[in-house]
Amino acid sequence: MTNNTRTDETVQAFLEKLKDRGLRLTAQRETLFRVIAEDLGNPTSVQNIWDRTREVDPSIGIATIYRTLNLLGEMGVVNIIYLSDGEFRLDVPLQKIHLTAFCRHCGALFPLPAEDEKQHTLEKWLEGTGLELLPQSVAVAGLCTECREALKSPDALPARRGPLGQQGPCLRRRCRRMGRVQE
Amino acid sequence: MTNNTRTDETVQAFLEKLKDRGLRLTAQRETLFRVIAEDLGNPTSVQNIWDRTREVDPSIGIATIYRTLNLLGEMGVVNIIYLSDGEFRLDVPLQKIHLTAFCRHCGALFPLPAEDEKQHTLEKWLEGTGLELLPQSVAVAGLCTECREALKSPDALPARRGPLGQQGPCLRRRCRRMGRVQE
DNA sequence: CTGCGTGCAAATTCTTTGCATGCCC
DNA sequence: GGGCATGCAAAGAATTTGCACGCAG
Repeated sequence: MTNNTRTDETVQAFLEKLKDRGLRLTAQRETLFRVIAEDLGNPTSVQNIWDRTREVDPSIGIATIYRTLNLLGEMGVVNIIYLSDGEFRLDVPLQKIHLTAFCRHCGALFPLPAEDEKQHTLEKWLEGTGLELLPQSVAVAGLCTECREALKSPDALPARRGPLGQQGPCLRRRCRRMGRVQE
Repeated sequence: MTNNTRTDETVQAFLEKLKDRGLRLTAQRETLFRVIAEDLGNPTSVQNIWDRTREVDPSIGIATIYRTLNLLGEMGVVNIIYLSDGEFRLDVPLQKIHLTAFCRHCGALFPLPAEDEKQHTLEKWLEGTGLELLPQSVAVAGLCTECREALKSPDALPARRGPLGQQGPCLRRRCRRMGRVQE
């Protein structure tokens, strides 16, 4: 699982972008990005990523995880889609829209096919605004068949992973000092 | 601005749902929900909501804001769309999709018209999955004309409110103990 | 060499919770 | 009255940052 072509390409692309921006290629960055690249598109969390990273390099600190994740985001190398309960999904923008449906009750993911067509539709929707569609991941919530069944009673309890309760890794704020090219 | 019909209706609907679930109608809950209802769809934050709430009732505690916001989410009365930098947008699900476009660079919002048609499109997209589309707000990122201009140089700095750096109010976790009807 | 990036730990910020009290039903 | 909801303050989580050091360029 550590070495399929797709993963390598993704890691390569990342390293390249680092170089382009005059940033340093460190072992930690490569390790972390490989871990991420191996599990693109699946629900994950900062903890989970950190854990898997430490299996390769036990010395890596959590601060580096946050810093690098922030860096990746700032560089536009990954997109984040928040699921809920502190989990999120990372995607590499392929210059395309990545649309995913998920069940708001059980959290199951349903990747949707034919992304190209959907991209065009979205572009059309944006036409009036002057916006140019960016590569990104869009998540659409639904209720899957099973959960619909389970929720038949009008007053069924809300989902364990409720409509609210979404939370992201909070990769943000004012740390944007690091990793800047010439101002 | 405190008393338009639309707002009142929204507040009413909320109070009703509270009653339906056997929860109590308190002054704080009404105040808070009115504040929210008055500013639906605009970028906001927990702080901002708390501030505006205290203008009406200075004694209200921030814990109540969090508790009530969580409650609203659990009850499905509001949807949250995370923007970035700790801001989010609250929407009342109108049994419809609420689609908004925003500029990832400057954060400007572009509401999209003709929601009905878009809802149908999304429903069609979900067809294979067995999912039933839920009322929700979906945000699509783009680059507005001006920012596109400003970013012409290939190595322009990333947005102040970067692609990452999204963070929500984190209304979540295990407080889901409160406000339950009969188990 | 130079200084960027790292690990570590402390600091911050954000959110939730325990408890005593007040108020809705 | 009885118990849910609140305010307050303290606890807990999650994330960021200061600092000294090591390594990439």
